[in-house]
Amino acid sequence: MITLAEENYLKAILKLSKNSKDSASTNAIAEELDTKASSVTDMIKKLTDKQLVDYVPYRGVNLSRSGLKKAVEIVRKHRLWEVFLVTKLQFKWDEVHDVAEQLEHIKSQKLVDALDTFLGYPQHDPHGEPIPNKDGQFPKSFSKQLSELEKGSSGHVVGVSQDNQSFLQYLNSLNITLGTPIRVIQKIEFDDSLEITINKKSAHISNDVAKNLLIKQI
Amino acid sequence: MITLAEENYLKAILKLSKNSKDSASTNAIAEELDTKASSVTDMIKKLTDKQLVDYVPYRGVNLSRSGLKKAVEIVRKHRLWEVFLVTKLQFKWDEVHDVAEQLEHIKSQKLVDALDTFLGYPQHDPHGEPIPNKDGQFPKSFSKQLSELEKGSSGHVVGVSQDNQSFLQYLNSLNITLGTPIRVIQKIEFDDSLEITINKKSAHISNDVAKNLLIKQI
DNA sequence: TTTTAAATTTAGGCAAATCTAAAAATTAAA
DNA sequence: TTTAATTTTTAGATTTGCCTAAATTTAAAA
Repeated sequence: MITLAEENYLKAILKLSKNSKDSASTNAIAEELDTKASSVTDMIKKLTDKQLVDYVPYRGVNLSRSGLKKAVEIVRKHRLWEVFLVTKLQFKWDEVHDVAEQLEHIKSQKLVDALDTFLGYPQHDPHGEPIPNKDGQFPKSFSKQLSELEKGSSGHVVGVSQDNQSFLQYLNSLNITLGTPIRVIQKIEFDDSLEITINKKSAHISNDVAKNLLIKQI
Repeated sequence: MITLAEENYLKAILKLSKNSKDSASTNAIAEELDTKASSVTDMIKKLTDKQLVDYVPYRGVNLSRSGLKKAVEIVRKHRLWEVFLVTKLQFKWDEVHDVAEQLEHIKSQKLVDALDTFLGYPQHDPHGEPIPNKDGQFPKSFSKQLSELEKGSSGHVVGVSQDNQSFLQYLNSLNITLGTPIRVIQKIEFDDSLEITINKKSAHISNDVAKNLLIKQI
């Protein structure tokens, strides 16, 4: 049986390997999970014993086939619960993270399937993030990071790639939500920040923010 | 913060004190939680330190005011989730227990309140058990244990006071479900078993079963 | 009322998941 | 290419929740 702590490690490793392609480093995992590097080393050994990750000391870890499957299942559950909270229980998109973080660990295949059906097989969560299906396949996405758009191009927001409360509340304060039209006015080379228009009104955002905004171009 | 294990102990103590009125014994708790008496003693000390129970060594435990409040909250969550599973996700009444056992530990007041609203403030779970409201009040019940009915009297099933799968499946095999009309034909003194009719068809059931069937008399 | 049986607690240990501090390996800098 | 800085791992502890075995207390029986 896989423990709650193990599930959280798998999820963190998945997230990190999506960002950077190569192995997740001990420090990066520790950072992600707000714990100490030594704790990470301990846990990685346990995950290695269970064949959920491949590990070379000092070189980082990668999810194994079965580890990836587990991690994707957790992401699936997390995002389905988020849809439930927003569409059925009227939560706001910046209120769902902590609760979904708990719900994602409920173990019952029947529950996940029934929830998926109940929600009408959604393909994206309330932040626009793709929801893998029963077989672990992610729906194809046509979005780009806002930071990748060229000067002058425009589109609208279809998602965010981070769901922490402070980021979402910052977006709220900028009047950015799913569907908001955005145009890139100027790219500042110095710090990679952007001059953009949000619903025709101009604003300046950092590269950090632009990286986490998913845009579908027009 | 109260841990998962602590929550399970509080729930067990509440259940035991409903059955027997006086303090829950160490052995009874161990039995209920399928653990050892020595483990129970350990945990009781922790609960005592947190002032969730009152404990006199060798004399058993009682829930404190705050312990009772916590325990009732857990019962509330358990039963609300059961309603959700049956009415929204099409689970059968004998399939909900294990999942609800996990869901009851999700911590979010907002979630419980929103779920309650979403479900329409149900007063009973799929087994007919009362659901305490936000303030911890249980709805008034007019049911009796089938074992308490007199010879010749009749009514219909409004609940069961145990939700383990084998009991519920036995009821299914007897064609007993919520609403089923029942009449007491004969009470056997020897073992307190009963001759009854279920939907006009006669059957014989043990006292153990009769105690856990809640009947509203006609 | 003494003896026996049953229930409960204590003592000592173990596994999971974490930590701090120190050692070892790797990477970057001089 | 040595040295310094950083990253990672090891060693040794701690806490939680559980265990077995032994001691103690309470209840039941003779």
